[in-house]
Amino acid sequence: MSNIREIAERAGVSIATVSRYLNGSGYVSEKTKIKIQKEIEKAGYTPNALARAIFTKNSRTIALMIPNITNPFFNQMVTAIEDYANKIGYSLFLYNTGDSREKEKECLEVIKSYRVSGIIASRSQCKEEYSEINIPVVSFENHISSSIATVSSDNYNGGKMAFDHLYDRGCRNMLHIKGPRNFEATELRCKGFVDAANKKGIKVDIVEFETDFQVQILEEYLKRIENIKKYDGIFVFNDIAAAVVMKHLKGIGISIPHQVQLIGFDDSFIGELLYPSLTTIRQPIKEIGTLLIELLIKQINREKVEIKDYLLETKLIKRESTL
Amino acid sequence: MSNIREIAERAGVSIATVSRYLNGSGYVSEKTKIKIQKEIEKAGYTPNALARAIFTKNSRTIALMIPNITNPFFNQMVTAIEDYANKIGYSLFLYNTGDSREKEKECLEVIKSYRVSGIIASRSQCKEEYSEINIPVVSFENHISSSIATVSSDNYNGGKMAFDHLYDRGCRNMLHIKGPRNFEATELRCKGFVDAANKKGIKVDIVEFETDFQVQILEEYLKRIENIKKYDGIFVFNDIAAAVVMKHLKGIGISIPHQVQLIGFDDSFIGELLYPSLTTIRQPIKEIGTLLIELLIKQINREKVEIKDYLLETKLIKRESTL
DNA sequence: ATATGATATGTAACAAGTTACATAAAGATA
DNA sequence: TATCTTTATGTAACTTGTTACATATCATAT
Repeated sequence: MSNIREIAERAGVSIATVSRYLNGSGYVSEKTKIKIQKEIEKAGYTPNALARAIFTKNSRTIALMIPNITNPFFNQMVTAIEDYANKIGYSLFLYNTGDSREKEKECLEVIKSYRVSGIIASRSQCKEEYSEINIPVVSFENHISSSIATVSSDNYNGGKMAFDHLYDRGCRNMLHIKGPRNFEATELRCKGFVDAANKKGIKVDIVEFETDFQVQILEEYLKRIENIKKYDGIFVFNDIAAAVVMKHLKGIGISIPHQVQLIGFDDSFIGELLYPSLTTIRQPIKEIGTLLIELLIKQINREKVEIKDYLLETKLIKRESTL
Repeated sequence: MSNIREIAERAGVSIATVSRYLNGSGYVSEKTKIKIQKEIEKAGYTPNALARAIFTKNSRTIALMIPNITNPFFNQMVTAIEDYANKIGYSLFLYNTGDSREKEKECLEVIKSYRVSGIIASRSQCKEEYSEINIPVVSFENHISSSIATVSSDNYNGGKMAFDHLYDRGCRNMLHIKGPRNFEATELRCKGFVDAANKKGIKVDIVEFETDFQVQILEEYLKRIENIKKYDGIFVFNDIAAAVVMKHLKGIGISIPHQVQLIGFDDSFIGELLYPSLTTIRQPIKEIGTLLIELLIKQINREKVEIKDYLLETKLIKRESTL
């Protein structure tokens, strides 16, 4: 790959002039512009963004850390972020942390070395590791520190809505299948559900799953639940797990929603494709992704950003798995 | 962020010594190593990978272009590639092309500027655009040029297996719902299906869809199919579309597999969660991802790689949507 | 005592770009 | 015509790291 010196030499100008032409900064005469452009095309030259980044101290890259792209929720988030980044000329580094603190730490080291302009963390398991970084960071769901903004949807209210919906449809003997402990969202969904139940003087059962998305493991957990038939309403922490629950219930001859009503969380595309289709709590995924990157870009551009919890509204989507 | 000069000064050595320490190259005394390490920790210094990349001409980054991460097939591919890349210390740039030639071209420009070590293209719509690039490239599904290796699963045989399976289960009046035209895989799946039908002297109908994954648009297309009830077997180009077909059929009171048998393609996780679960043609996604990056890394390391079609075996997964 | 090899470190050139500053020419204004 | 402003270009220093080469020290072998 040729470099700016080569182009300058061939065009018979200095590298400063070529640089000015490339950046549209300073003065370059029309004649010179044409000469330079010709040589650039002849050589198939593309400016080296790495060299540029070293000097300008802005690589125009964003590191996106997610637990697992395979999760429909996260891949929709990635899509929204990629889309936005692309439009404003930023590139995305993708890192799968697999919900592992160790892996997240390792990623962070690599991310630092690439001098990314900003970091989007999601469901972060690290805290102090971020304190030494002087790169703008925004976080999805889990809180990192008091100097990092957190975006999430209103999980607490989501849990509350799930309970109220099931209650309104006549359920009095409910189960909540709770997600893994290290997700803050999990706790809030559960708390919202339980608080709403208490308000009505109803006792609900809670079972905790330690995986969020691996179908086979979810199935294993399900088998351990004793006498699942006794419940008339089940609120599951995400749609994939809800789909697995649905399949399990069908497998033991339980009809949904007549015997058991089922409600998921996220509003993944899968909910619509299930039979019966799944009532769920919608998270505004696209808005979450967009807000995350907007907040990040503002910080990168040194605009003022309020460091706080950004809570986006959840919404109940009524489908066929509830009456 | 501090730099190597600062560390060198603080540790009272030259930058060359610090560089040697960081790279584990050349001699550095134990005493000096300790001094340097102390200063690195004190300053929270991480070497600048961009500067390193300029000199070594290897950024240890890979650009991954995919049509759409939202597609479960592609996100599993990304997972396999990310996993491998991570293990060998490479970082991934992610670009969503949205199956648009224009967007792919734009991405390519950005990718070139970042001097990535290699490119993984998938379902590429470009040809000559790659000829000027002197960066290793591997392609998934669509062919780019005679100098670029292509990895895909055996779509032709997949189509053939789909027909044979439906035929063996008694179907004689079959429909193939074909994917978008610009996917080479689409044509091969169709051809395999049709060729197998011809061999048995059976005529099959073909309907072409122009989207692969947007549920609402898929539903629109479905509504246009006249008298879908007359078929006793439907082979759909992917599992998501098959799920939509299944839902549509259920909606108009058709029982699967008794009235219509259904077979998908890919073996997405969704197939297992449907009711009835979906018979499908499995693509070895993980193997595809791994082979793609293995071939790429070999080329990056200037090892010999055969430039040819790498065809991975497809496999029929029998579930409940066929008899 | 001298030569040889291993260890340790520094200097300076290199990779690719950006930009402050200097300079020069052309055009505009007094 | 003299001066000022605008336009156009170049020089050189700067961003961060790597490495070839030079040099120095020390231990061992002859």
